[in-house]
Amino acid sequence: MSAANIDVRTLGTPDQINTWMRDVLARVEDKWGVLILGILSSGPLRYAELGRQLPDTSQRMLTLSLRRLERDGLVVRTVFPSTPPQVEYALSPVGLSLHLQMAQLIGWALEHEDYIRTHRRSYDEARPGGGSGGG
Amino acid sequence: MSAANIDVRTLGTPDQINTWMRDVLARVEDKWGVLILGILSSGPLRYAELGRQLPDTSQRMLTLSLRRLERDGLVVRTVFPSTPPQVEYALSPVGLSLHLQMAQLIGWALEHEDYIRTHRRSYDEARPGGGSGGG
DNA sequence: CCGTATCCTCCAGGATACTG
DNA sequence: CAGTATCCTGGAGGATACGG
Repeated sequence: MSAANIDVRTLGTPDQINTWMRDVLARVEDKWGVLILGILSSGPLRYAELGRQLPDTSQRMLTLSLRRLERDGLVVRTVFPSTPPQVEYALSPVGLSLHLQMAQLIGWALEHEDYIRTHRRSYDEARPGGGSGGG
Repeated sequence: MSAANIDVRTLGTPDQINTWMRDVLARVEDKWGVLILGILSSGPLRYAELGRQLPDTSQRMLTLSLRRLERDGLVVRTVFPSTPPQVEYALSPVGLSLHLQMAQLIGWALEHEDYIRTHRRSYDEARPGGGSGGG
């Protein structure tokens, strides 16, 4: 599909979008989701190694994020009944396709980083006191 | 741009992504951002009309979202010094390009809605008590 | 090694009331 | 009409401790 000229509103009512799509995005945007997809995109990893690559994650959040991604079928969890126990996380094909979409969005963000930073600065300069906020 | 085979980690350190990109996405994902971009994508609107198309928004949030989008140069605010005052919001070219990206993401979400719903259901059925959550 | 349980903090965002 | 100002709540997510 040539999604280039999609109008959001042809995709459903605002409410449908604000429900379903935010629901989907929330999963990937639950602070660690995008990162997990990104890291897994170059190959399966075990729990601890994943944790090592996401140094600021609490185990709680890592597990939670992983469970959600697994529940949605974006990530596949495989347990190898060895000693000590070994668990591997991998992207599913659909998970990979989402990662590809996200990569485009990240690409957009990076392409326009300068524009946005510059615009923010001039906006802030024009309004005393209204500053702070962005990075 | 062939962003199709971008690896997230070639785009910067995880931290950079987790800082800047989430910063950008937050703006569009601050609950009403995507919707605002979507609605404005078919033409400029005035404040009240925008509010009417986003029935569940508080004025506070509408204003806040609009200000952020404006600050980043994604939305252009034009004041017509008439009586009563008239303010028009429109997408900037960069805002439009972000909307196009988001539209692709929405397209993805809609394409895979069935897959995800199904997967969730079977996941939940396999785990008593772990249910609820999704739509 | 691979998680789960519990407690606590912080702030996005809603309700409501007011103004130029 | 086009916002501001203020108060308040829910829940995402961090810290920490424990279990299989």
